Amino acid sequence: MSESKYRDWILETIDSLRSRKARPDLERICRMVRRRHGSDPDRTREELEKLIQEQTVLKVSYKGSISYRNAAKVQRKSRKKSDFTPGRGGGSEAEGDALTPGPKPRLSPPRKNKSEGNPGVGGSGKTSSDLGERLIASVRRLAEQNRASALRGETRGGHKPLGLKEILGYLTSQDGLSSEGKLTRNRVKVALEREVARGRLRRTRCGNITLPVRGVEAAPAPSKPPGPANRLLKSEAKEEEPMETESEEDEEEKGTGDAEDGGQSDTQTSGGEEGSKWVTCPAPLQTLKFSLSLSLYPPSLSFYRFVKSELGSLNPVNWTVSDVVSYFTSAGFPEQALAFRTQVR
DNA sequence: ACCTGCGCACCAT
DNA sequence: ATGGTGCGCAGGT
Repeated sequence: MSESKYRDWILETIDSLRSRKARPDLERICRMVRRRHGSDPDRTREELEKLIQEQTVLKVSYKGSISYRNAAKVQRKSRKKSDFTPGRGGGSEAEGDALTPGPKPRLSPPRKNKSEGNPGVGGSGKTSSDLGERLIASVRRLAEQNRASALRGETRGGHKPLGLKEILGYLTSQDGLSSEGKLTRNRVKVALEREVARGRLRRTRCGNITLPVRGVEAAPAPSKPPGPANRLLKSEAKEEEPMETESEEDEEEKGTGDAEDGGQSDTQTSGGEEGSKWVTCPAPLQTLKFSLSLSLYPPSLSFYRFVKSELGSLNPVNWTVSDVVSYFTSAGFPEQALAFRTQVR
């Protein structure tokens, strides 16, 4: 109970700081919550941490410092602020990508991680291969966190598009300062590409990053990063698009740390999916386009733009309905995915 | 001292 | 080009 109270206070505070054009950082949030509600900063910090875990609040690295975002208002691309919902239950799904990380996640990884405690010196450099390793570790961690939050059933469909942005943010906030060899978007991007090419990481059709499917790491070579279009037949679609459908990836560190959410875990798959069997029915471009107009029930400009831009580089002619559904879902448009599936059926 | 508003340079898309 | 972000500073309490 007190929890929701804190959630409101913190969210309110973040919004307030934002509208004031002040960075919503830990210090300001704690101060404002204390001034307005008399809460102890430590308690506020604690509650904020919980909010981050459940992705109600996003911890991000922006322009070199940590900021906290109201997840309900973050827009991945150019989501217009479709009305905001006074209460939470309300309509807008608002959710999308998230960055969850934190210098010190509650989880206690079997591995050591950077001594985030004192980065100041540290010294020398990190080799590029090291970055690759960290990249993989980050993806694993983020995937884990995403699943954990999905279990909570926060929002029906808590998915997690893991993209360069999320990974970069995670890395940055993790080692924070690291000397000047600072992690630049480009640097990470390059390392990411390299790992994808090596098969140590995997890129989904829509550009999200996931761990490679178990046992396939040394992918023959068929998986080429750039052209996801064709080559997608239901026959070999079995392991396509794991999204948050989970069921593989980590195995060792699963129950190790984080006692928190060991609890109930009814449907891990989260609403968006169901036992989708790869339908044989192809979803040609025409169908796709036609469906778009119907899929936009809440007329969503962002979705329209998204599809329009994607259509330019993709060729969904051979996609199955499931492909499209997975694609939309993982891209952050679960509703449209559902609508699409319903119609095409 | 602390809070609020905001112009404008930044940055990602 | 567009739109979110927040530094730095002015002004209010």
